[in-house]
Amino acid sequence: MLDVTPHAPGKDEPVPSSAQPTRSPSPRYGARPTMKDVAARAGVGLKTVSRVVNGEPGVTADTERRVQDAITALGFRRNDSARILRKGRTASIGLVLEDLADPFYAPLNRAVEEVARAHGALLINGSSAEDPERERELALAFCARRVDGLIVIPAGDDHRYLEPEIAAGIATVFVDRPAGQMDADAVLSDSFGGAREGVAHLAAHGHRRIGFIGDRPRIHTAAERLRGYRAAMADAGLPVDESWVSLGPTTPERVRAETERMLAGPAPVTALFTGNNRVTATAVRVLARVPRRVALVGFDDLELADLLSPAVTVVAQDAARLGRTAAEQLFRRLDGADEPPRRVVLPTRLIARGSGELRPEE
Amino acid sequence: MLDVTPHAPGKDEPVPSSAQPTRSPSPRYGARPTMKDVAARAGVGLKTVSRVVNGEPGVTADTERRVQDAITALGFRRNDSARILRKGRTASIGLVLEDLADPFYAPLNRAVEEVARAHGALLINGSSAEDPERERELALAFCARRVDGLIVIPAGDDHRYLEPEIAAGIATVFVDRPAGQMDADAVLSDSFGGAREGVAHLAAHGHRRIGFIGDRPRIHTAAERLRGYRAAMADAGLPVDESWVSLGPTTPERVRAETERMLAGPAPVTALFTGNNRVTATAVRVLARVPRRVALVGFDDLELADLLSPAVTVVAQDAARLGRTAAEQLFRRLDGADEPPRRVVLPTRLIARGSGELRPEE
DNA sequence: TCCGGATCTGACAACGTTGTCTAGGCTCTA
DNA sequence: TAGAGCCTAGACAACGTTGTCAGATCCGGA
Repeated sequence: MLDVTPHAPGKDEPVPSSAQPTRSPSPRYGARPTMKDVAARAGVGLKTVSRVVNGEPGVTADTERRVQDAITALGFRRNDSARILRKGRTASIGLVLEDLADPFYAPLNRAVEEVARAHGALLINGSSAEDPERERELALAFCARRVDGLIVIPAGDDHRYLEPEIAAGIATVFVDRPAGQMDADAVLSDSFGGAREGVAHLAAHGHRRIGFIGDRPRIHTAAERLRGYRAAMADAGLPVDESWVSLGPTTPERVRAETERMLAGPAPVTALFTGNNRVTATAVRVLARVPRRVALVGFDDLELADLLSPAVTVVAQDAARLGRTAAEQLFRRLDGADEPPRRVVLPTRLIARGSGELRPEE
Repeated sequence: MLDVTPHAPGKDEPVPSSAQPTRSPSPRYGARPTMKDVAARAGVGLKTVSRVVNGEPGVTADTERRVQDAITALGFRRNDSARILRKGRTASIGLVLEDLADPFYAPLNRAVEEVARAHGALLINGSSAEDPERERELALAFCARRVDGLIVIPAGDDHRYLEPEIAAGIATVFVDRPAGQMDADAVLSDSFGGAREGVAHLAAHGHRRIGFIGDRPRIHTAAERLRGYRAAMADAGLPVDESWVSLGPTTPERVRAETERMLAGPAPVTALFTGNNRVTATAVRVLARVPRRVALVGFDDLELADLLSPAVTVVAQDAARLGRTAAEQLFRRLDGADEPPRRVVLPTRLIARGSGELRPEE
């Protein structure tokens, strides 16, 4: 491990001639130059290099140029780990989400990134895969890296493990679902109201037997949406047969089976309310193969939903706004806002496209 | 800035009673306990705490318990910045992608994350938004954090700025597109072959005037796909009218306008090959409003593409495999593999669903 | 009783950076 | 010409951790 790898560090400086004779001071492979090396090469003090690197004032143009030359010649890049250790602040925030690949969370992720960028912070993120233990691991790993703040889409329902971290100064905002067993900032969509509106929409079109397929009841949004369903049914004076309600994992297999079950029997449901984008996608697939026309309203919008036939009526959340709001709240905290924990609830929007306006066939 | 915030650090240890009387040793807000503090409280040496924290051997059960108690009592968490500084390795990799929110890159992102996790590494990622300058900023920011390795989806076409970093030991793998102006590991999809196959499919169904709408020619995949289009046309003995070819930004506005342009006039195209998922989505929207039946094959699969009518025929890439392959290659490098740069090209798969099998209407 | 060796423990330096403090040279004014 | 004041520059300590090394303790066997 002491490979000699010259590799001329020719850089972008469009300086005229004097192509320095590549007398690389034998930078061992993997051993990066430090400010000390730069200082030695430029014939200046360590601190002067620091000043140049950070654009601090108090360096003459001539000295600065010497330092810059040494920097490019050596291929120096400041070691942010050391900087972070020294300064205490990391200029980075962590985002724990459920699944990086879930199309619903992607715009949220991106929105958080944009806000972070605007504040000069780097984003570190990771997927909990709906596993509380993994959520915890990730969040604590971020804390060990001393992120300045944390945005969490909860997978678990007990977040007291974060209390020491929060007490130690790591600002934390929960998004999409509230924190479990503790009081903290949270930015949510109106799951209850949205589901209620969606189900009411179906009831208004004459449906009396409406099915509900959602995520596991442990998940706050799933429970809230079910509550919205029940409220809408009650509002419409409709009884709920418990065989019309199904909560559980959102795997295609389960959703498919449950959908088919609800459509079978002597008194099948004539309409379906699906609790999130994954459920809706599977339900659409099942319904496409069923001769009967079954009405459908789904929570969360889908790409291309407008192009299906019938086009899918949805209760849309603004995922990007969710992320933006949470990130802004986080940076407000980082800037010292000292208000009590806030809970923001963003409205949902019913987008009628056709599938929710089908009338029951009897 | 010396707020007193007691906040008992009660932890998860399910110890029987003795709810410690919350005598938090007044941890100043924002000032985290260090190993020194833990050592002082446990009455042991600094290094012993380090041993316990890292599970190193050579500590008696009794001493270990004392240290553990102090750790939970103080809410200590190891500062990874300091650890990284000391150890040199960060156990993290960086991923520069085009857009966190693009559904095509989401599975790639997730696959990289899973591989990183399997290797005990953390993933830091960010969106370049197709801006070469931003790609550079991000990649160098990751380097400053001393990631062990870097996976880049190139936005720019000159990556020599990474040479000093690579020389300094940061393993780098490019994915989806090759590096510009330098030789490096790359994992790609067979854009040329895929486009050729897709266009040949259209030609085989009797189309002679086939349009091509793709991304900006600066982007390697866009250029390759266009090359595939031309090859397929030549193979089929079909002339190409340059008005059937359009490369540029993939904004809905431009794609809409170009699609409409190609469908107008005396000799409109009867089939369309779209160069990526965003273009396809917009084209589908436009075609849905056109009375004439226009055949369509798109590069990249779309969620719900199978449910449209006609269902959309696509040339699918395996984005997850792209990510997995790249990440595995990266870790192979990190484990010391010293082969010359490798370029891996993954096959694409034509999925015929209907829209590509429409015959030309005349 | 004493010694060799194994086991446990802690003092100390180092990682690369930044904040503080002081020295030296210069200019400007009285 | 002396003194005050400014500007540039560098020495040094500190951030929190880990690797090295050496000291302390305890065991069994001679």
